[in-house]
Amino acid sequence: MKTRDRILEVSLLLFNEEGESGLSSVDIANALEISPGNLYYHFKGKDAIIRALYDRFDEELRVILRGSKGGVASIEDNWVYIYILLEEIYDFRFFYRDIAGLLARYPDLAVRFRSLIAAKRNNIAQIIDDLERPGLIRVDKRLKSPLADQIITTLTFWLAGDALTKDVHDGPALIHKTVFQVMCLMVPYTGEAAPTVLGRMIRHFEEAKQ
Amino acid sequence: MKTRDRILEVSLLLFNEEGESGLSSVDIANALEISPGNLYYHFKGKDAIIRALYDRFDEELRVILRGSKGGVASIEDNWVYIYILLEEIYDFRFFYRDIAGLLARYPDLAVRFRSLIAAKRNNIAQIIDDLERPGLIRVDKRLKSPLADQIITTLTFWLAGDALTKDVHDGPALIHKTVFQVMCLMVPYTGEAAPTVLGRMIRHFEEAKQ
DNA sequence: GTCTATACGACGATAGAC
DNA sequence: GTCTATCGTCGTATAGAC
Repeated sequence: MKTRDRILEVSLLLFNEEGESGLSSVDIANALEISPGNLYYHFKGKDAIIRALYDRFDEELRVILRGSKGGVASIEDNWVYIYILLEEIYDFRFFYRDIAGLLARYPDLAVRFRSLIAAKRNNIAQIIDDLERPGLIRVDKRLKSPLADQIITTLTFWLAGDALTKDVHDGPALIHKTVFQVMCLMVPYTGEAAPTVLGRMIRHFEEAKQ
Repeated sequence: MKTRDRILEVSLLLFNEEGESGLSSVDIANALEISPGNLYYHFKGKDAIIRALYDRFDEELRVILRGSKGGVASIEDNWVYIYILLEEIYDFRFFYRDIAGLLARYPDLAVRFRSLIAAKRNNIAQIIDDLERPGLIRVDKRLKSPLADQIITTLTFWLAGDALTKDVHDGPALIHKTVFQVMCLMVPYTGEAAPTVLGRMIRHFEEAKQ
């Protein structure tokens, strides 16, 4: 069982580093210093590796989503939660760098990925409600759905967007920036507290940069 | 010069319909009912076709961006402008379905694409200022940059996001939805007028659906 | 300008020896 | 489990005839 795990580990590293589409099964075998034949003994091609990696990601993310139930009772809790979410995604970031291409190549993953995003969206909608009940935010009923969509868009395309504007990637620092970005979407709905909340956010993220 | 134009036309159609990555130069030749050799006589491979298509897109979009200078003096103007922008993008939508993958395959396009997005962002930032001067919106100074980023994200990934959540695509109806989505980002900053503006927006987009 | 034919390389996949 | 060797497929690219 040792080689099997090494394959997964190194593949994840490689995919995150150089992207999935540019790598062939032979490349992966080379990086592991094993033969292509051996690789095929453990996984029937690159597909199987990717599916195995997705299994792990899907499982871990759903644990996080379940964990949020009732656990977000303040704006600060919301920060922390978004952090946890983004860190998990970052660990499997190759899935998000080129989602469209990936799902086109692996249609069976598309079904599962969609279901996962739907779960994420429910989650966000739930949190919006949870924050509104004690009056921490106040959102026009008609804007709730667009707001949830907007947050999902950000949570889905932060990595792709970063890759698009810059040549060198920010690395983990991008996580801070994205949490800030998501929180900025909520700020206008905190009413009179907005300037205060924003000030606190900015201070926090300035510190995080160092 | 006839065949050359037909190649571009049919390629654009095909790319928009079925995506770029799945199509080979032979596929394109087949669709045109010409031989691969003939295709290569006009364009040195799929790359050259894509570059030629990008030339057209880049040029047309920059014309639109230039046209907005000083032309956005009300929230309604802003609608219209976003419409024009999205319609242009829709005509070349294959560029946006899988941007990351595409730019990885054609690094020279990446440079130009980034420059185009930067121009778009300047444009949006300008419009935010233009709307703020007569008091149509009021945005906390610290939120301006995140707001512009957010709008750019939406304008960049609306197509990818749609492809992600659904199996069948909305087609042009998605344009309406996305304009609405962008306008929702501005609404919280219209102050007391927000409920009115939102009401007007919703009415408008309900009509557009039919 | 357009065709047919073909060479070349990359990648996925498997068979069989150790 | 791991290796070497090999085959088939597919996409790119060019040569040469019409």
